[in-house]
Amino acid sequence: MALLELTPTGRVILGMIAFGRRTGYDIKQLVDKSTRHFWAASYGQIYPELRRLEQHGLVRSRSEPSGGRARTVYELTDEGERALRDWLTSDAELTWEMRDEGMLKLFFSDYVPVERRLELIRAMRALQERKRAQLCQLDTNSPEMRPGQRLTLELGLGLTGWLIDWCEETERSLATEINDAVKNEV
Amino acid sequence: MALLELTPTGRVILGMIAFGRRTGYDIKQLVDKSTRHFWAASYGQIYPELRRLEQHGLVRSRSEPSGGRARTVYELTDEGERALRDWLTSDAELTWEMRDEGMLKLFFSDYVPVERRLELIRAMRALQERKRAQLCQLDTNSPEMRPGQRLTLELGLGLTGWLIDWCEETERSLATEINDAVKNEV
DNA sequence: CAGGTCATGTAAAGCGTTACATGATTTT
DNA sequence: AAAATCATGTAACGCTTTACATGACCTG
Repeated sequence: MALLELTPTGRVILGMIAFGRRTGYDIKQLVDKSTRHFWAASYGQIYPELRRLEQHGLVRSRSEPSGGRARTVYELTDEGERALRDWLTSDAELTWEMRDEGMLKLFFSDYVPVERRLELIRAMRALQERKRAQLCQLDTNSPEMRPGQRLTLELGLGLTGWLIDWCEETERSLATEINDAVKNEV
Repeated sequence: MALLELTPTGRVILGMIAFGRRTGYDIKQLVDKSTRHFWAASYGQIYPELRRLEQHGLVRSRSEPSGGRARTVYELTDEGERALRDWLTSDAELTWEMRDEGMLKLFFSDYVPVERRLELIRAMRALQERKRAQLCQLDTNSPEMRPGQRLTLELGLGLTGWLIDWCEETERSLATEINDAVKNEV
């Protein structure tokens, strides 16, 4: 019984339909609302991947139009449940990727005047503040939030919080630095 | 004067050759040593992109074999310098992406027994500890490290440190939770 | 009846890694 | 003499986004 290696988008899809039957549209909404800050997915991936998962027998579809509007609802098969559980409990190396343009600019920031570095860090902070605001809209105390989900939200909030603090601190020390440099010139 | 929008890999290449002439090989080594934790690049991207940047006049190449070994060294042109500076000082929205498989598993972890959640968080911590160990090998006090570069290293170390602390705390509270549950069963 | 949401999908383009191939030079 | 490092490259494959297209239903 050769197990199908789940693709990145396959993982989030299986997880999202594990707790209830979903349409492709539902999945996209759920991802955008809950996992987007650490695991995104687009329609261009979701719809083809759903068909692929069905071909491999991990999900089952049923056509359930609402009125004259086409609607295909997906749910896990036994094999899909097994694949999900296998992935969740496997101890394979976890992937972890980050791409942070702010940090890259910071890395090269000696190439431009110091004032620009300060502006950059302010922009980095602004970005994280927007992210935090998005996360804050999800109510941690909502009863329908599962404990695992709640933990990722708390982790996300803590992380952006830490980043914002770091930016603030660095902004302060850069501001002093720039100030002192001006004084020395006088 | 239509400005060439820098591709992701183009950005890191221009930055890396801004402080000195480099071969494609050099660039890859530098990236792996310094920016990899927030901005990676592979040979499969670097070599084609170098040629593309040259076609657009942002870099200039010179063949400088060392012995019988082919070697092509790249440097910035005036236009490349301008493009780099424009990017570094532009106030366009910063891209920020993260893909964290540990968090995704955590999100769905209510689908498997609680003990698995604890194991998962231990694995997440182990990953961050490996990352931290890599970062620690770069000496923050090294004199040839530029201030901008030093800031990204400090940020990276702080971030992994915070994540490790969060994991430790969560491991403790999960362990207690599991313990209490066992007692209640008795 | 206009604008928003529900719902499905595709095509093209871009981004990126992996795996492989080649060979010289340097270090052990 | 072997192993590591320097150096260049490509082909295949996979992932992802963006932009577009379509149309029904619902709400004010």
